[in-house]
Amino acid sequence: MPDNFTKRAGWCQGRFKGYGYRLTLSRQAILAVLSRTGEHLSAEEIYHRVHKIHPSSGMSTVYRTLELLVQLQMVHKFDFGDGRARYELQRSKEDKEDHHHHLVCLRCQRVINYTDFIDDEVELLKRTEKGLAKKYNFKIMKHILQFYGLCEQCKDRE
Amino acid sequence: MPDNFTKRAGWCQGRFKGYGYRLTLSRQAILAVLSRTGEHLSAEEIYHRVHKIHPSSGMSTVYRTLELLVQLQMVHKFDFGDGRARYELQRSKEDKEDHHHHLVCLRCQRVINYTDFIDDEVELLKRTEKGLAKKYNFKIMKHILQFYGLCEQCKDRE
DNA sequence: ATTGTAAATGGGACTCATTCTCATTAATAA
DNA sequence: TTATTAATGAGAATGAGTCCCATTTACAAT
Repeated sequence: MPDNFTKRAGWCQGRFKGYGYRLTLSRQAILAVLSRTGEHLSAEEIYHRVHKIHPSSGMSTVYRTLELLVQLQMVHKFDFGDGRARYELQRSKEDKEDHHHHLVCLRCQRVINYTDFIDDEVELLKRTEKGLAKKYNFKIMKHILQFYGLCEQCKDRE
Repeated sequence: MPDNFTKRAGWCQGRFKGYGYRLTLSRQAILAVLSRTGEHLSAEEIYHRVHKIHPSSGMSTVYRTLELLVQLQMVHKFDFGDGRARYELQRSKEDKEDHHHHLVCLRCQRVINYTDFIDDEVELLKRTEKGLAKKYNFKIMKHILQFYGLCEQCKDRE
């Protein structure tokens, strides 16, 4: 029985080919790295991990592939304010468990995924989106909700 | 009778000096530019406008002053995903009118400030902050809530 | 008003994430 | 197996933001 991340990687690969893109070794490696982590990796971190699997992959390919995956909505790109983008694989849409928002430590950059209050949040956000879409004649495609502060370890220091 | 932006600039200057910082010509120019606009200017745009008032001001000073103002919580720094920071003067805390969130067009980068639904949003966010702070022992200092999509003009094009 | 002095400046060099270019390679269909 | 064209890798280029340091300036004390 395949484990979760293998399944996930397989799903990604299928989806990727379904769009007519070639499934190269570099792309497989990038998908593998993203599938097997729960962290919010930067392009550079992804590059390093990919490099271990497939040493000939270059940075450009990592950036290009990530951009493509973001376009295909298979990956989310975040900015947590530290000057580099972070990437996270989109788990399946149906998986309610997976929908989360972020809590970011301004000092140590740690990011916590939280799912508490998500239902209330999502409900309000949907309502707001609907209202805004109507009032401003805007087609709303995504939202960002993040909380920033000091984590347990950092808030007592200094 | 001074107009609104003159009052605002005066208030800023007073506040600035109150913190013990020197009120240089460059800083006055930067505050003037920020006071008299409702836009979300980038550092470069601010630099250009400052240059008209006080041509000898340099980019470094603009960046340094903006950073200082952000620290003093007199200016908010935003990232709307176009690779450059945007700055907005904090209007007085008491002015409820002023509290707004953003609606960002992914194509033309236009940013709309909206105040609709703000009360509901703020209430939910406060509740969520309290819950998160307790559960994760986090000291929450700020949040970001932004909606992204296509504006009236852009959504029908292409 | 004049002066002393520490804060602030300007401008250019620098950093570093990301994008671009282009000759080469490799995935896929035929 | 081969043709074709997407994709690649290496390194150059870009561009926002930061740093450095000799010079200037705000402002308190005189």
